[in-house]
Amino acid sequence: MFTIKEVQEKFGLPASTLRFYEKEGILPPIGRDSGGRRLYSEPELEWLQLVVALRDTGMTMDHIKNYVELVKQGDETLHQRRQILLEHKQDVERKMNQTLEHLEKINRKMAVYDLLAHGKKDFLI
Amino acid sequence: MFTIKEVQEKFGLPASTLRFYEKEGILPPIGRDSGGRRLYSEPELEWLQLVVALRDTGMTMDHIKNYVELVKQGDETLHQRRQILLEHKQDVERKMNQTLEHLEKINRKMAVYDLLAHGKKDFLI
DNA sequence: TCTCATGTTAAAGTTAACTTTAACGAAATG
DNA sequence: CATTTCGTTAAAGTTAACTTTAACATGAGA
Repeated sequence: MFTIKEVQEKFGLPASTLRFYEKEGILPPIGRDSGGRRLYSEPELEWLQLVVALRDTGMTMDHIKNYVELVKQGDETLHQRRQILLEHKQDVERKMNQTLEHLEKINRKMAVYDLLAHGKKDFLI
Repeated sequence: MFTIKEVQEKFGLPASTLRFYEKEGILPPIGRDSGGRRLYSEPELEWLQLVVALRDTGMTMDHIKNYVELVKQGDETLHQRRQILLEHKQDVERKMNQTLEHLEKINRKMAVYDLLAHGKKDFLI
């Protein structure tokens, strides 16, 4: 069991964000201690890990919320959930390829700068 | 020379965004025809291409603007500009590695769904 | 027992990056 | 010549994803 501060440190997410996610239904309702303070347990941290993976790969919070709704509906939605993950994965892969092309563009620009730095202005095509 | 509509189609960027970028100084002031309408020429499109590459790889508009300021200052800032591109590139590469790790997480989740789908619940560790 | 760190909530505020609107001008088309 | 179509500006509006604030509660240490 972990306090909100511990989870904040483990995940590098501000406590305010953790509360926000719970309020929005992106995390399940977290258990509390006698004083009403949140205590996170393992399955909730597992869950948070997947949320972070989806978020950091560009899934919107709205879509994550939709996915969470399916999780709440139980095993009948397994196939649908797999499909969502698959499509998101393909999406991420497309974006990564785009990024690689953009990096090429940036590399070429750097190469131009290198040529200019060595006073080779005249040899540019 | 290209009208704003042509650039919009070439780049998939709304005309409003092109005007916005110019207003913000992210694009240089674009030439106009007799009627005051924008006419984009090759170097401006080249420039737009780099802006899009930087933006789509996660550079903020503020940082792009800073970079543009350096370009405007001429060749004395060549080294600084190269450095900015280099650091950005390294940043993008770090993020791509993070993304690959996140994809692994998503893959593992999909594998779990596959096991569950085939009723192999009992064989999960 | 005092006080200080840590937690709680609901509600309001912030920020980036556009997008929309309103009011208008120019130009191509039937 | 009338009417769409395409363009212009400045200013206001939008959206996502938090973050901050205010007002209060709890529990540990001096």
